Amino acid sequence: MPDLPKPTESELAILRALWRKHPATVREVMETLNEERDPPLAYTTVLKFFQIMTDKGLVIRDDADRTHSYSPAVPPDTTKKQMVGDLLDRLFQGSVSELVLQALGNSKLSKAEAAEIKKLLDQQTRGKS
Amino acid sequence: MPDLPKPTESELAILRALWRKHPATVREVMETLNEERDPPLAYTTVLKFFQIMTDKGLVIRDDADRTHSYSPAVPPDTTKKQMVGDLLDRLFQGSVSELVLQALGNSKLSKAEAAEIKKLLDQQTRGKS
DNA sequence: TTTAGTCAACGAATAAATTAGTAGATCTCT
DNA sequence: AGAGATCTACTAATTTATTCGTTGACTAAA
Repeated sequence: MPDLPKPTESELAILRALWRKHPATVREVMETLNEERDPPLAYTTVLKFFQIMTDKGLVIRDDADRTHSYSPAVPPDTTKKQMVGDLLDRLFQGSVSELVLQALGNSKLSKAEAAEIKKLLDQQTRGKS
Repeated sequence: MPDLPKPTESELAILRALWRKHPATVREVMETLNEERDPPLAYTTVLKFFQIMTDKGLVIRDDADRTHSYSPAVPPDTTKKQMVGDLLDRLFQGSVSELVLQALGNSKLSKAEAAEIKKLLDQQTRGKS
C-alpha cells in the first residue's frame, strides 16, 4: 500500500465529483465541475487532470471501452482522514481536541449532531483515565 | 477589514514560528525553521517570504530599527478558523459534525479533553431543539 | 465513403510557489 | 578610516500546478 500523495486543490475537486458518482467519464466530471465554475474548464484540462491523477495513483482508469471511465482509488474516508491529519499536524501540532474545539467554536449544531459526537466521545474514553 | 489570503504551506510555517515567538527577526525565524528541515533554507529565502507576506498583509513589519522585526497580522485563532473553515467547505460540504467525527475517528483523547468538548457541546445546544 | 463529432494522448504555454544569488547600505570592531 | 559581518532590496532560476490547443484515432450518420 504505497500512500497516495495529497491531492492538489484541482485534484480534490475532481475527487469530490467522483465521490458523488463513479465510475464517471471525463465529460461527466467536466460538466459537474463547470456547474460551479466561472470560467468553465476546457474538456482537455479535465482530461489532463485525470491523466495526472492516474499516474499518481489517485484514481483508477477503466479503459475497456473507448470512452474511459474513472473511479477514486481509495474511499472518501481515506482521503478525508489523510487531509484532516495533515491539517492537524500543520496547524494544531497534532492536538485533535484543539482542532475539534476550533471547529466547534463557530458552529451551531443540532442536538442530534451533538448527541452523536458525545456518543463517540463516550465510546472512546470508556475505561480510560 | 480586508480578509487575508490563505497562507501557502511555506507561509504557514513562518506563521507558526511567529505564533510561538513574536516579534521576531528573519534570522530568528530562519533558525527555528531550519531546526526541523533538511536541507535548510537560505537566509534570503526566508527574507523573501517575509516580504511577500508583508505585501499580502499576513505579517506586520516593524522597520524602526535596521534589523526589521515581524509579527503576525492577526491572532492564531483567526488563521486557524479560516483554514479549518476552508477544509470544511472543500472536504465536508460545510458539515462541522462530519469533520469533527472524522477528526475524532482515529484519535485517543484523555477523559479531560473529552469532557472539555462535551462541555462546549452542551453550551452550544442549550435551549436548542 | 466522405463528413461531422467525440475521444485520448501529447506537448506546451501560463501562473503560482519556492529558492537563492548578488549588490549596496549600514553597522562594528579595530 | 578600513575590514568584515549583517541586513534589505532586487532579480532571477527552478519547481509545481493549472490550463488548453492540436493531432490522430475511432464512430456514427448521411
